Amino acid sequence: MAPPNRRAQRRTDALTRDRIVEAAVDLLDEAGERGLTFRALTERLATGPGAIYWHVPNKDELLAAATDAVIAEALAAGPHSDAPRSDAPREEVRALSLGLFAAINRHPWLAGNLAAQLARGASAGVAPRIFESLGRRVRALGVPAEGWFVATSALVHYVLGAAGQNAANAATARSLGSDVDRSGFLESTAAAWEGLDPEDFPVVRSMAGQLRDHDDREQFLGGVDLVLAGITATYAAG
Amino acid sequence: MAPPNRRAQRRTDALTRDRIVEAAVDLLDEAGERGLTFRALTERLATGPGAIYWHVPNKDELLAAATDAVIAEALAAGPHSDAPRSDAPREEVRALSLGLFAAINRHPWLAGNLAAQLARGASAGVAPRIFESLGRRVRALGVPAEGWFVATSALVHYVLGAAGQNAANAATARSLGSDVDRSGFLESTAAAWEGLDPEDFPVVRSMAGQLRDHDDREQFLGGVDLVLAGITATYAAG
DNA sequence: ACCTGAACACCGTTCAAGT
DNA sequence: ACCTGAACACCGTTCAAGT
Repeated sequence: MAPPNRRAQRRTDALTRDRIVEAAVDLLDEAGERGLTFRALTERLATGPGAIYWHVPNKDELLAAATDAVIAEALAAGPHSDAPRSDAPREEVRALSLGLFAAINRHPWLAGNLAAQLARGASAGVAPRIFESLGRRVRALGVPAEGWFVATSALVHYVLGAAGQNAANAATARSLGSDVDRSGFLESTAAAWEGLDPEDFPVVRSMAGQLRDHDDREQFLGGVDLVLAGITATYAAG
Repeated sequence: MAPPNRRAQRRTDALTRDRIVEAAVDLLDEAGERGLTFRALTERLATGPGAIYWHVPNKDELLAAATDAVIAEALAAGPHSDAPRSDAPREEVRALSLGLFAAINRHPWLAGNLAAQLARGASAGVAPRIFESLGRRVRALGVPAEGWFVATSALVHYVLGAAGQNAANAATARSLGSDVDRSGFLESTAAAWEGLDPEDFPVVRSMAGQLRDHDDREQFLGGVDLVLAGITATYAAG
């Protein structure tokens, strides 16, 4: 019996760059970075490789466009970026950070590529929007202008580092097979930490319990709060 | 005229897993993740693919081994991990962080893979060593045991996020061609930030000057200090 | 036990040809 | 202007065969 191949019927709507990017995001979500191939894309879009190359210059650009689309969406879902309420910048930083965290967890393939994409599009792409959203709250926190760049960068780097690590953990747990889910992955890692040599790893061993029991979002927000506390202690009176 | 191919002469020493990993690191350093292929590896080691597969199960494992080797080296170069001087945990955190930062900058291919490798080898690999080295200093800072995991994680995530972004920036600058070096990359990014719409990006525009003038290491350490200040403010008296 | 190298099933990308 | 699909130069991995 031949595979169903439900998408192979003739395409009715025209091929556009947006439709290609959308299909790329779907493939990435379903099967990770390995899942995005021009063959899979042509099959899903019922077309040939040449048609895709008409709209998109190459695979790197396609990956960049997919990253851009998904991050832009996450930022748009955050608090209204043009009118921060000056009484709650801390809450807004938490909300924005959590939005990025959630987006990276929804699209784990972002983890390995976000840094590269931010570097590539540092001028025109998504980086200025992230820096602007968080930078405004840093300003509202009372940080003087000389500190904006350091404080905002620290926030961005923490958020991307933590979210990236989280997504990588999730991807690893998933790749270990369907018998090992997220909590099973945490459990087995915690058990391994507890089994380390007490001479060499006293601190890691005593962190194992917290690793096992922690909630990802809570842990992530705890780190955001730590960075915020550092910003306040360093730059502002209270 | 045939290409020189200076490495193609007969191999004198035996093939070992270590030599393969070493060659893999060299290829990654020279040409990035795209530079690591089994063909390049067989040519450089004067052997066939089957020989490599005898020592290494597949490319993913080879990449993991290369990451492990390079991070282990960076950690070993840090302050002696078994006897932290309790009077200077702050300085030791800075030194350890800077060691990781430098390693990732020396080997930019780490940027895209470190999160995945940490997740993979969370039990046996390099993650426990990073958490142990930084965790001991967090303990020495006076943080109570309940805070060790959150504080250490925040530090690790900031360090990996910042170093990863920095390496990605460097890789992008390099890939833009030999006419654009690191400072040229910063300059053109700063200029682009200054050219953004003043209505939409007031804060980013005013950060452009600091972006142009900043020193990477200083900026990185400034972030480390911010996180440390947050840890102190949250968990310790002073 | 360790290595060889041809072969397989892929992959991104190009391009002459069609409409 | 937009699309087709065969073809090209790769890639990771396998495996019968050698030593």
